[in-house]
Amino acid sequence: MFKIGAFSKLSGVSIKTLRYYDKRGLLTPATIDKFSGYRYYSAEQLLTIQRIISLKNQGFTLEEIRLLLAENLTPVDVEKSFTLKQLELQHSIEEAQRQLKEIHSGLESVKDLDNQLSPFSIVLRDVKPQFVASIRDIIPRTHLCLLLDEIKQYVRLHGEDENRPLNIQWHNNDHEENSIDVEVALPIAKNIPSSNRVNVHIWPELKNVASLVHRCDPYHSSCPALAEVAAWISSNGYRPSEMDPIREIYLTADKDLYGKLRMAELLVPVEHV
Amino acid sequence: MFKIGAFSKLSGVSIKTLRYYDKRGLLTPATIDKFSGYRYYSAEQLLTIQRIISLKNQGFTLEEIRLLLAENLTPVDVEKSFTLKQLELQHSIEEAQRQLKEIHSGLESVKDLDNQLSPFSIVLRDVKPQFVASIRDIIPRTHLCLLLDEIKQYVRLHGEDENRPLNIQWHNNDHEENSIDVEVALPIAKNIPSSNRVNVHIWPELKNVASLVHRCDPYHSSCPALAEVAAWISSNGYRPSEMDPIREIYLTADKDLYGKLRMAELLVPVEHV
DNA sequence: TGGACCTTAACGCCGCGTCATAGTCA
DNA sequence: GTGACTATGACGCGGCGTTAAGGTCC
Repeated sequence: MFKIGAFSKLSGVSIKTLRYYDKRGLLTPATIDKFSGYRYYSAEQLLTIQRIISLKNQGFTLEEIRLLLAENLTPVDVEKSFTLKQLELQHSIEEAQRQLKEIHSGLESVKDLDNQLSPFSIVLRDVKPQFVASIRDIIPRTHLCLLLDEIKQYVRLHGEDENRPLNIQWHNNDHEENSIDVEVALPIAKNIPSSNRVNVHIWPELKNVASLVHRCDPYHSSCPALAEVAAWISSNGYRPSEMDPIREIYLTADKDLYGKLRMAELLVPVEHV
Repeated sequence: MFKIGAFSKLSGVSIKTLRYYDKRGLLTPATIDKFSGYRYYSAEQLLTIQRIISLKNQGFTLEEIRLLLAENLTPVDVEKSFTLKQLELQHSIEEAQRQLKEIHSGLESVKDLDNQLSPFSIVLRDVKPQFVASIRDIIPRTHLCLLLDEIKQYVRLHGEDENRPLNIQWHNNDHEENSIDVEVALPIAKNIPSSNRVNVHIWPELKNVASLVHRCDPYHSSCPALAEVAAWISSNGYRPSEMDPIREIYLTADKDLYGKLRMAELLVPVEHV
């Protein structure tokens, strides 16, 4: 029988850890002195502690190990746990590799920063479903402002706040040159009627959307943000989703929009390569 | 300006997290109402929160992010942090891959278990340096027991506990057939004199030793443990170290050793392939 | 006025390391 | 009796989630 210090040296496990394992029910000493409370471990328990260390090295948590040490466990159960843990480890490796990709492209950006580019931060996120009033139309690009005014007016007339974030979705269907297939939408709090122009409905949830918050003029045709996002998407192992349209959200509401830079979020749905 | 709920929806970050970031000094709201304590965030702060999310996705901790958001930071500093984090991530990937290897070989063992093999647990560990009295000699294998008795007697005569774990080191130098180059050692607590046979000295620390606790007869020439350890070593991407000898530690001290199975630890120093 | 929002504060998770204080063994 | 060992207990770490108890806004 070994006192905790000797057992600690033999096993290479710290005293504090041994006491913790006792508390957690992983390795109860063979005997405990009733008077002094001293823990005494048997030589056989070195088998158990080695088993515990081994399972820990295989990535199991203490609770999982506790269950794996139970006696009424069939080899099939153990095999299941191992296979499960294997999958878990593979996922965590993939996750770390994803982080590595992002670090890499981030490192490139930092180097570009020396060359006076702005510090964009692009993240992958989900967008919750939302209740919106929207108008979709194919119009000349220059008429976009009219569409925005139209939806704002409609929402205002039905007693809703017109100053909520304005959403624009760019559908890329085939259409005439210099025209755009665009849907402008405003989130609304309560149900209001649709009209033949305005569709009041729920925008579905978007999963895996590359997002870039930046300053942008909603009436200006092109913005460097899109190119930045495109570069990020490909260098992080994604590609733009063919299914879902690109969305822009204008977060600051000014009376006089035209020609002013506004805080905007550019959303590009993506999928894995 | 957005209240915390609106800012949470826009950014996709939970309210609780935003409050936590405030507390940690990562993102202090643009204004805080003095009376109500309500937090109000500006649209520009969406840039910051996106930056935070991005850095989090790159694997930085909140404290690291806090430092990275400081204003007096040069791009060179940022580049350094990124490179450092890159290395960190690579290490964590390697660690997970090591776990995966161990899981894999563990899975094989579990399957063998169905075929009635015993459940060995092999771990990689370090062995602390220790003060020992030892005898090294080249002897016929059958004379090992004499050597053991000799060292025990010597230690006992010098007032030390002879029942401490007995160590045997198997040197694999060239020597006569059926002979072994072996060093038997007993740990001692205080300095005792050496003799022409007995060497009292410090056994150096061993790093990266494959360890298997098992039952074994010290006088029996071969034990399946060695084969098990050898298999584990190669399937986990190591190889036996040429430099350091194999060591066995006998943990249980019986009066009558011969022919009895004893708790033993087999130590095989390894190095990376 | 009600209900949807907001506030702070406390505890839980994991796997121990690190004190602090006090009892036990050789 | 002295010094090496052992015991219990509390707090800390990171990154929040989860109640709980209570103010604020429209």
